[in-house]
Amino acid sequence: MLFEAPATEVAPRLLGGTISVDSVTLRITEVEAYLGVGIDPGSHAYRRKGVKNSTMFGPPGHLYTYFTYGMHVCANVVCSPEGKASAVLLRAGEIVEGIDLARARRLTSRVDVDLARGPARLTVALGITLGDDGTDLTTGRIRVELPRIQVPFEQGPRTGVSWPGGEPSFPWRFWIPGEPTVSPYRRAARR
DNA sequence: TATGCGATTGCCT
DNA sequence: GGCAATCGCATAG
Repeated sequence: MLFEAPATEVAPRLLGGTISVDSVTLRITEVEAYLGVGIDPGSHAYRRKGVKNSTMFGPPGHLYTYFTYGMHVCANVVCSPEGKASAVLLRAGEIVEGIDLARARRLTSRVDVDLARGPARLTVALGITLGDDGTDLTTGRIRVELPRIQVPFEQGPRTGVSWPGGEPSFPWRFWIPGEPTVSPYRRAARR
């Protein structure tokens, strides 16, 4: 099955692919990989399966959505064999279909490149909500398509991911070079 | 039961 | 570049 590989392998293959939600389609330009229990302290699945992260432990090829900062929703593609809990966070992309609807949903966005530049902006532009958690991405309303040929990519440390000791974690952020929709890199906020 | 904080964003100086 | 907004959940006591 397509997504039955660790998120670090699936992540670069998603670049240049698309996610469609009803009439809106986005070309994926930036993603991040998160692995599972005991491996990746930056991952929601680093600790045991709980209320918040249970979808990450479910079957691959499904959507994992979570609520953060008391106001934002982010979307992931669940990867790896069931039970291994790895996922790819969809961080940014370019709206290639249904741009009028995306603009209507993202009223604070002044320019089109900002419509889905950032993980929480992306879910708003596509109309993804917490109710879409667990959705199968190969049939139905929400679909993910990989590009026919893998595109060239770059990789570096993940954005906003804190780490014990404060240094950047694994270089598991992947993006398409030169794309204006790629979100700016930020270190984890200091307290 | 109380406390701290996050895979962020948008507005302010 | 700094910081408030806003709340569910994990952790500590």
